[in-house]
Amino acid sequence: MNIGEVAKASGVSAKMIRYYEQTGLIPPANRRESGYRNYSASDVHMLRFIRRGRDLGFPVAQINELLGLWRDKSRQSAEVKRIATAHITELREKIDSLEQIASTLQTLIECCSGDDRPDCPILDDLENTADRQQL
Amino acid sequence: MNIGEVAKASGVSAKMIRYYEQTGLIPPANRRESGYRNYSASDVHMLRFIRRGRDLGFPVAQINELLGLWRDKSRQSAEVKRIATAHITELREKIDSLEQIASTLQTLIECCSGDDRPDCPILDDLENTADRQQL
DNA sequence: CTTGACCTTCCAACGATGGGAACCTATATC
DNA sequence: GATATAGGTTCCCATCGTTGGAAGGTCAAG
Repeated sequence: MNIGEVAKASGVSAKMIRYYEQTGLIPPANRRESGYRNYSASDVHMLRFIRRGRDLGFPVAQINELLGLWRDKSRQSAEVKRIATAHITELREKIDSLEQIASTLQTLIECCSGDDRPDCPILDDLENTADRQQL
Repeated sequence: MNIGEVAKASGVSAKMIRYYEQTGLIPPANRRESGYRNYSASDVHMLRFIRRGRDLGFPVAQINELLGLWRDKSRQSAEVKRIATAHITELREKIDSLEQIASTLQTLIECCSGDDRPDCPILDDLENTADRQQL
């Protein structure tokens, strides 16, 4: 299979496949005489694995670890669980932070008349609330 | 005031102040004969405004708009509200997406025994759930 | 043989930030 | 005045994952 076909089949763009190869996330593809990369069904499988990992928000470094565990048939599931748990902790932290921001912003928006007058609590906040961490 | 002082006073690093100047978010600073940038209290005020905007997750492009409205004493608050509302919509979308990811991951983690055996529902998911959008 | 679709490599950009090198200036102390 | 040090200046590089394009080679069909 050519790179375009695996791209379609895996949901990973050809650009990204080359990039993953370059950065060592995936091994160098076999080449035809023409120089074209040549892929097999198992490559598609691996790329789908990567794709799913990205969809779940894992950074590439973690996906690299997960790929290693995936290949290692004698792995311990505890190791996988550890990586996933660390990731979900980061997710929850990011969610909390965004929620706090959204909530502050929501309050400001509700206080803003949103008409043709210049008075605006949102601008007032930006102007005056720089230091106090009161998000 | 030197750049280090305004950095401390505004909470924006000297690096970022120079960057904001370079990208046109803030006007070029006055210079002393030595070439040092020279700032006033109103510059600190503006940088605090920017800082607060960043803390609220506004991208620099939006902060640019907000700065314009801030300076425009005849602005309409509706315009500010529009920008803030658009931003909060994006925030909520991102939060939703992260929450869906976290929830999927949580389920997988709960199904994983996390012991020394190799069987792992997390890896199974990565292996098999690439296409169906069932996050 | 030409056309168009595909492939190759290389380079740049995004957005916001940090790090560092090489060099210049200000200030305080000896 | 000399020197140490703390701060400023510019310029380049790295992050992280992804996309875009340019210049050129390959393949298949007409």
